[in-house]
Order: sequence, then structure tokens, then C-alpha cells
Amino acid sequence: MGMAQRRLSAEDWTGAALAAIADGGLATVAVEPLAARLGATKGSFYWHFTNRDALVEATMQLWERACTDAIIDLVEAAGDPPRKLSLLFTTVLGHARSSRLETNVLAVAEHPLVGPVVQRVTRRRLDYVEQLFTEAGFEAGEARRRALLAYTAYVGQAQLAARLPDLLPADTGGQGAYLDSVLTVLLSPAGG
Amino acid sequence: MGMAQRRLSAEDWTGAALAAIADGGLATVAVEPLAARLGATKGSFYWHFTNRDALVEATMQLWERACTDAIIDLVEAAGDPPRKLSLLFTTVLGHARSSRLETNVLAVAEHPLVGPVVQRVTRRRLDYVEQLFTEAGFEAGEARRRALLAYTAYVGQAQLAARLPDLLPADTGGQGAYLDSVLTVLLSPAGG
DNA sequence: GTTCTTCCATACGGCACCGTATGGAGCGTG
DNA sequence: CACGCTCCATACGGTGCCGTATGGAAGAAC
Repeated sequence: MGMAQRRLSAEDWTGAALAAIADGGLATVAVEPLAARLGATKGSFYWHFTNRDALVEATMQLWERACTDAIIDLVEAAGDPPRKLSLLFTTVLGHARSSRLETNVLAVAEHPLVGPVVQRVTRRRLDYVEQLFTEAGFEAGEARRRALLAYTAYVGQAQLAARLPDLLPADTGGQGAYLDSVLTVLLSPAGG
Repeated sequence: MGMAQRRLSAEDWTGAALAAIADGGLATVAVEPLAARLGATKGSFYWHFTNRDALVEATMQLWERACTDAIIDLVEAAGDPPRKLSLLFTTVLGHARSSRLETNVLAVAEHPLVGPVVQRVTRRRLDYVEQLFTEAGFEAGEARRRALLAYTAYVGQAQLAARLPDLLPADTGGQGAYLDSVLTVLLSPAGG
């Protein structure tokens, strides 16, 4: 933690806003508190942005870039589809902070500046997971359904991890067993 | 929509607060807007409640009573465990409004007056679903894991239904196929 | 119909945040 | 060292909500 820096950039503000969303949700993205946190005042903010909405918009663009592209690229480096799904789940549920961010972003998807971004991102992720299930050998309709189940399970998991962590497996062993079980179930052969 | 009633009860306020949570989240539970909606003023509110927190507390108690007991009782009337799970999912995901309420309540589980209630309710629901999987023949650990998967899938499904309904199966046929697929997968035999 | 209790409207002060206006510090450029 | 451009602190007015104070209307008791 160094001294407060002398001058701020727009990225400093969007970064702080993203952290605030992870901490307390979009409602805590308020100009004055953020300024205090950055060791500055509103004067700085209103030079970089026309108003709060502009900050929210820029922050959502940052989120879209940082929190979807990166993961897909990482996962694609793995081998077969089952391994990809496993890596996807472990990566995505590993860090508590990302769960909080995901959850708090989705929670305000009704906001006109947030909804379109969340919609794009979610659609893209769903398509990607569907592709993984297709590669794993499921026919189109079933692959879509499995992807939906996997993604809703992810969303719910992130939600519980962020809000009620006590209810999830606490020890590493339990988490591993749970992950194995989830993957086994999600990849179970399609019933006729 | 009848005329504004002459006098209000505490239940009128908690009911309106619950509706406001479903509509716009806990943040929209504000005394003056609620009063306007009820055709009254703050004067009424502060006679029935000491402050906003008291309303939030009473509203959460209402939610706990109304939105968990009822469903479990309903589901228990069904036959075998698979049918119970099926009924549970269809009932619980059927009405868009309940998804919004569920989602918006869980979203503010960090609030000190909300967290304990949500924790109690969620624990109880998880235990109940675990019991269903146990009745369906799964051993204890696996039943717990399936219950967790089923419940996280429910939470994620409610979230998407409330925020991004476009991404879920639109037609009734697609919904039915999806529900069948989910139940088949969740009840697939445990892998060795 | 008076009296008492219940319930509520109005008026007020306070707080947190938004956005604007304005002057001035810091730094590059000649 | 002057000059100009970039960046920011301060001060101000406006809004929406909280909670209090107070007087008064609506209904019950008799």
C-alpha cells in the first residue's frame, strides 16, 4: 500500500468501481465514497467522467473484457472436453472474490447499462459450454440442456459461495468429491 | 384496484415491502415510496414500526413463513421421490414472480437482518432435498452432493429466469424437455 | 355527543449522494 | 520564467430518503 498517487486515470476509477461492485454491489459505486477510497475528491472524477452512469458503463466494459475472454482462453488450453469442464469449474469457483463479483453483477442485470452486457456475456458462455458438451458427444438439444444445467449450477454455486459459504463443503476433500460428483452427473450418458 | 383503504395494518406494510423486494430488491423498501404506493404517508408507517429495520425484520419473517413451509407441505403430498423432485422443480420455477423474490432476497443475504433468515431457510431446504435423494436410494454423501447440485441449479435457474429470461427455453415444449433432462441427469445412477 | 384511544398527515431537521462552478496546483513547452 | 494545458480540491445547490414532533381526524366507549 503506497502513498496516495498524485494523479488518477480513468482506469483507476473503473478498477475501484469494479472492486466496489465485488465488495458491496453496484449500489456502493458512489462517486464520493470512491473518491475517498482513492484519496481524491469528486473534482477528479468529474474530469474523467461526465457522470456516474459513464463510470458504470466503462466498468461493465472492463468486466466484460476481463472476466470472460480470459477464462475461455485458459480453458481452451486443456485437453479433452471433460478436462475442460473440470478446469472450468475449478477455475471459476476457486476464488471467492470472483464469485462475489459475478453474483453482484448478475444481481443488477436489470440496470439498463448492465443488462445488455450481462446478456452478451452469459449467452457467449452458454454457447461455449454447449460446445464443450457437443464435443463430448451429446446431440445438439441435449448438449444445450446440459449446458444450461451446468451454467445454472455454476450461477447458484457462485451465489451460495458468496452469500452462504457455510453451506458448501468446507474441507478440500469434500470440495474435490463434490466436483467429481458434479462432473460425473453432468456427463452421465443421455437416457433414452 | 379499489380505493385506498382508510386505515392500514402492519401486515399491509410487510406485504407491500415483500412486493417491493420482488420488484426492485431490498433497496426499494423505502418508507416514503412505500407509503405513496399504499396511498398513505410516513405518519402511518412510524406508528406501526419504530424504523425501517423493524419493517425489514418483519418482512423477512413473513418471507420465511410464506415461502418455505408452504412448498414443502405441497411437495410432500406427492408420491415417490422422483415425482416429488419433479413437482418441486415445476412448482418452484413455474411462477416468474417467486423467482424474482427468491433471487432478490438471496442477493441481500449479507444484510444482518436478512442473512440469518436466508441461512436458516436454505439449510432447511437443502436438508429436505437431501432427504429426497436419500429416499431415492443414494448413500448419504452422494445424496448430499446431489442435493447441493440440485439446489444450486435451482438458484441459478431462478436467477436466470429473473434476470435473463431470454436465455431459458421459451416454449412449453422446451421447458418440459429441459425439466425431464435435468431430472434424468440428477437421478442418474451413482458412478463407481 | 363527549371523551378517550387509535391511527395518520404535515412540517421540520438531518444525512448522503449527485452534479456544477470556479479557482488553482502541477507539469510540459517555448 | 512565463505560458498553457491537464488535472484536481473546494464550495455550492439540488434531491431523496430517514426519523421526530405535533396536531388533528376517525372510530370506540359510555
